[in-house]
Amino acid sequence: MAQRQYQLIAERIKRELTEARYIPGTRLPTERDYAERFEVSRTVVREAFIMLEIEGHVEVRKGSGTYLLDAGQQDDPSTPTMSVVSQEDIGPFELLHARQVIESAIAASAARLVTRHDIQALQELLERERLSLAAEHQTTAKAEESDAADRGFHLLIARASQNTLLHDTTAQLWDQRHRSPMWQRLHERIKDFSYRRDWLEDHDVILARLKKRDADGAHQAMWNHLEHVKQTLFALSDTDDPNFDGYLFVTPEGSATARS
Amino acid sequence: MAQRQYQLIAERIKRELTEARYIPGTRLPTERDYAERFEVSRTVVREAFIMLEIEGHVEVRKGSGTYLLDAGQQDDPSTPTMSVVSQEDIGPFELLHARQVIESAIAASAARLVTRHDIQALQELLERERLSLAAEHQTTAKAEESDAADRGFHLLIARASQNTLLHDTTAQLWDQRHRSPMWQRLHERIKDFSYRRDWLEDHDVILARLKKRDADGAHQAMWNHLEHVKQTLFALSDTDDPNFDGYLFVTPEGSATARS
DNA sequence: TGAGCATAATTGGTATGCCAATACACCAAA
DNA sequence: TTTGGTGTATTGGCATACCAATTATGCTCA
Repeated sequence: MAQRQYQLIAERIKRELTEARYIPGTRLPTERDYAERFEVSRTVVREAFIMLEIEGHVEVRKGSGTYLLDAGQQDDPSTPTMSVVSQEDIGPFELLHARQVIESAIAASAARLVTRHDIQALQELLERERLSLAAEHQTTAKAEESDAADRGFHLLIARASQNTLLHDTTAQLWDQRHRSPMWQRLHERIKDFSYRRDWLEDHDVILARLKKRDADGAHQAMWNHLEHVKQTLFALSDTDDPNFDGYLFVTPEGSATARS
Repeated sequence: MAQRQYQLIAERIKRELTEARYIPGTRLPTERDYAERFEVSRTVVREAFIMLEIEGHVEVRKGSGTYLLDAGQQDDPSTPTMSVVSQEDIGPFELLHARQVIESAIAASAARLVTRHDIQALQELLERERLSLAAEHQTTAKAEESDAADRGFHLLIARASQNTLLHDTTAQLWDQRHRSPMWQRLHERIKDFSYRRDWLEDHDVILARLKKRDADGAHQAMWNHLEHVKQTLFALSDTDDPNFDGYLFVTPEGSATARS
């Protein structure tokens, strides 16, 4: 089946946006301009912009114009602009470092703003996690449950910052893992739950800092926790793997640890 | 911003497809049927079906009809969802606070890893920005150029952290502004370029800290810069506006300033 | 009675005109 | 000089008409 006309026009517009290197935020030529240039009706151009709008490339404002949100460099239509998604494979160590920078800052912010309700939710989650790890028989379902609890913990920390965007950013960074084939290969090798028990201790330390409203301490504890995760993954990695991302696997001088 | 009419119609169609339990492969009612039922024009229905087509729900065949591919139940992450275009309005102050938390942490990380090339790119950008602000006649195009330079500056800082995800997160937070009608109303009131000259001084301070590889200083400088932006917007805000987001317009005790 | 063909009806695709929201320029008053 | 009001132009939104592809129907002939 021939491609829809609006799809052809949308592709041409996208290509032009990339080539002309429009700066996000600028107003694009009008629908009438494109209709004249491409020698089609405004209807076709409108339908093309519906597509670009849904894909997250543009924002359309009645009476004002059409504004570029990004330059259409991402070609994956599945990518909402808000999502932390890169086409390239982000190595697990690079991802962990980003989380170190961002989530430790969020933990500091959370330490200042945490509520009693937040503390209670965190305590309950850690208790469930503790009981789960104490169970004798470890199964795949248990591993997934543990992973979900881990995610829940980090999101509760972010929620304690009382900021929707910090929460969303944390969620996206967390979910970014599932897009990394390398991370998934590493993750499958974590079968020894002793690692998870160590991380639970890290979670306890983070919670203690939040209870004390100790911003620097929470920052430090979250950084250390993710450093432990990094070290675990490094220990499990095949550093001879050509796809090994080796991203900052040596913590740079001046890290949070050195800041204390 | 009110939701687009085609989005409302698309939602209604999707809901109907789910409730009526259409079997994939069957032909749906015609565009004219929906137009009559929803009392809108065929144009709106067509635009709604463009959306459903892009989302992968239907297939449209000229002269034949519209056929269901699935019943809109899928949560396939590869499929963009309504959330892309009906994002709740994040207040500009909440957004700025999130940026304070994240971008100051990124600035600290950048101070440790910044390269000579990063420094040079930042210096060149600030020089162009300085020349632009020195120009006599300030126009809308100049404002857009200044805004693009501002964005570029923040992205170069993030790039200096040598981490793709930190860079992407910064870009997304920046671009998030364009989704906030409230932010845009505030931003339009910034016609006095004296604010922008103040902010250029803040940028100079940040760059100085990066040059010294002063992580704490860079953190502090970025925090202060965004605090200045927050204060400017607050001064320009109509606090009697019922949509005023008032998010943390009083910086909480224990902010970065207090951390020094 | 069935196949083939012509025509009409139905359906989606596109073009055009008008409406409504926004932007901008200009002018008058303070 | 600044600010507010007004009128005009510009822009997207929507409705309607017409075009093109497909399907359905009726008629004719073998």
